Amino acid sequence: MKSPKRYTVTAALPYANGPVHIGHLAGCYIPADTFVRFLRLTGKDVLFICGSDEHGVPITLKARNEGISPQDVVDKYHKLMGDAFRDLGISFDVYSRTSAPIHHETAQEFFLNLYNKGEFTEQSTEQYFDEQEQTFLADRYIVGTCPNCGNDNAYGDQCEKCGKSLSPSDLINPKSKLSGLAPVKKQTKHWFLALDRYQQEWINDWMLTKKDDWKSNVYGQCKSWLDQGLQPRAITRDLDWGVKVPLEGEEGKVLYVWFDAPIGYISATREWAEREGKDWKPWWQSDESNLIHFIGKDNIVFHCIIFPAILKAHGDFILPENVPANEFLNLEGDKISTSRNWAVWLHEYLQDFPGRRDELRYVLTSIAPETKDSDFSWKDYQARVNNELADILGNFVNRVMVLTHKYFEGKVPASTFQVVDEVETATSNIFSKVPELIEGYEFRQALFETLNLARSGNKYLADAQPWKLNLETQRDEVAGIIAYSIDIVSRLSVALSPFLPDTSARLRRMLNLPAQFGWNDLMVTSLPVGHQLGLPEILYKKIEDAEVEAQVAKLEASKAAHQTTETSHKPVKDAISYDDFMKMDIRVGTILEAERVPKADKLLKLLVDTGVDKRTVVSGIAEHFAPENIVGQQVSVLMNLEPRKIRGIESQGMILMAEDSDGKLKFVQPNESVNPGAEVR
RNA sequence: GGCGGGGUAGCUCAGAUGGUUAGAGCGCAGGAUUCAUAACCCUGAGGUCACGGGUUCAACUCCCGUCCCCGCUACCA
Repeated sequence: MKSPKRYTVTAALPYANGPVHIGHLAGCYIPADTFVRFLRLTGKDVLFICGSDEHGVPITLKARNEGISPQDVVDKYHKLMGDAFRDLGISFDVYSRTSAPIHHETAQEFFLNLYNKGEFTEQSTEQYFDEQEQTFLADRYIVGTCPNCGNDNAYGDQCEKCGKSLSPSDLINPKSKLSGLAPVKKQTKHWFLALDRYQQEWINDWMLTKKDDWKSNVYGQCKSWLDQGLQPRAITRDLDWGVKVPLEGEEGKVLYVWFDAPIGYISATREWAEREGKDWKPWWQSDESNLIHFIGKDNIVFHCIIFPAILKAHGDFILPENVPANEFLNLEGDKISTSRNWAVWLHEYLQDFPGRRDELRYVLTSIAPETKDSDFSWKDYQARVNNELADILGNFVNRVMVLTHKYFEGKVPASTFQVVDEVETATSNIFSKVPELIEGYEFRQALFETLNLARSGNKYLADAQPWKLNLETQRDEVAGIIAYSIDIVSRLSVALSPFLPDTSARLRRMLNLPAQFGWNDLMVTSLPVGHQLGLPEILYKKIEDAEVEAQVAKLEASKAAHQTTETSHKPVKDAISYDDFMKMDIRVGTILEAERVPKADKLLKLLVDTGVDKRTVVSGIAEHFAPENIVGQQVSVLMNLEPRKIRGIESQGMILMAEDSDGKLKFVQPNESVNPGAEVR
């Protein structure tokens, strides 16, 4: 591995519409922080960059819902997130935000640079337009019925209920979120980045050079995109919240978030440089710098393909050396979800467990989803803290401190030089393996190797049994054991510092060492004879059953609360006239035939006897009903819905379904058999 | 459905280019010990390596098929 002159390390910009949770931490921020702390410890030049991602439609929507400005929303979460990161001790050199003026400036410069080079193509496309508000509607501003689950409040880009990604034209009965009226399609102009051209020119070749370097999940995902062929992507939107397109006569257009956000890394660097009186350019424009993006797996293509394409199109910038993306962390067996409030929020953890930052770091590093999704449970948290951190590490340190005070008044005793195989092996393993593991982003294993030193220390004490020796006649021997044990503690203070900074600091305090050691002191450090140690302190309190039970109860409560608010919350739709109602022609029909639509998971093709005719209806119910079980059932059919082709089959109507709170679909059918064609009113 | 990642002891995970009785930590059982946060140390019991085929002298490791989990993507009137 080549050794670059400096490292530019970024952690994914968290989106400013909710607080930070443990999934974010395990996926991105703790690994990045550990990486950076290690590099600093080994004397490397590092810049650690992050900030809030504050543009995009979800934020404008949230603002509208809460009756405040988008700026108010991002101010709130920018502070909440920034404070929480700081309180956990994530050691960003700069935590900026994309609403900062310097970011608007940087992003606009980027746009103009590419624009002037002719990198963009202009295209007109059709998009939904709200005629009353005289504005184009971003995907998030369009709501309608989710074709997947029937949720009436699905957004144009995604249904929050079933999690399905959508495009606005997928929605049934789309409505503008602004006026409540049905939007119309209208032409609008946007600028596109020629990803298809770049792919041929250099992305394919460049990606090949990363094949062995990048994690398999990352490379695989990119490869899959490239194999399908990249398409030009619009980099602008019709919206008034964001970075304005810096061209005359193009009011009402902003840079699309995925163009604007990653440039935020660069803006943040500039902000840092201005503050510190330094030059930002070497960090981004020197071949001697390594650019590393820490992200979660949902962000892979943006950081591995699209952002590099932007950087390359500009021409002055280096491309990422690596993009170590983690998989996802689950919570108590369920997916973490901000909207469902199924999460352990960082700011709440810090409140509920004051002074226990390293405990969270330890657990989240130990279970980090480095190769596959993993699960956080409070029971596991308790077990790891108590059985590993407290029993192995904390107890070892305590033993050494207590013994030293008991036998030598807390002073480092004079002793002959000692070497014990197990301890030296553990130490040299740390010295040789941990750098490699960390450079390879294997933090779990690196932490394990580090903790092995404490394990070896416990074994050493058990074997040496200084407490069995006679302090008068065997004083030198006891002194040797104690002095050596103190060495182990001081080595731990160095080796643990990238992972558990608080623990490292407390060890230094107990050892009475004001200065921070460097990585190389790991092998040679020995405290001078007569050096006075500080007082023993308990490193980690055991986590009590009651504490984790309270956390679990909190989660259960939030789950229950969410379920009731969800069922009671569904807003009643606006009043309609009787005439409007009577426009719908609903009749009872009998299912005559049912078969799966090939190559579609959710679709059934039904032939329904509606009394007046036998018609084909395609319905997205395949996950709820087996075709053979529904033939003969009576169902309600919306007869006069305009026909639509789905998967090449014309669907003539819609089967009405009732959706239970658990998402299961049931037919709306008469409680006794009626003649096909019976009208429903 | 397509693509990507993954399915290894109760739990969390290791297992380059196929090769002796498949490993670690935690948990569990038994023992030893008391300096220590009922801690530490030793020993042990636990796995048909998702399932079914195939290639090979030999497969957890390669090939084909099936099932399950996660992500991206398509479908949803």
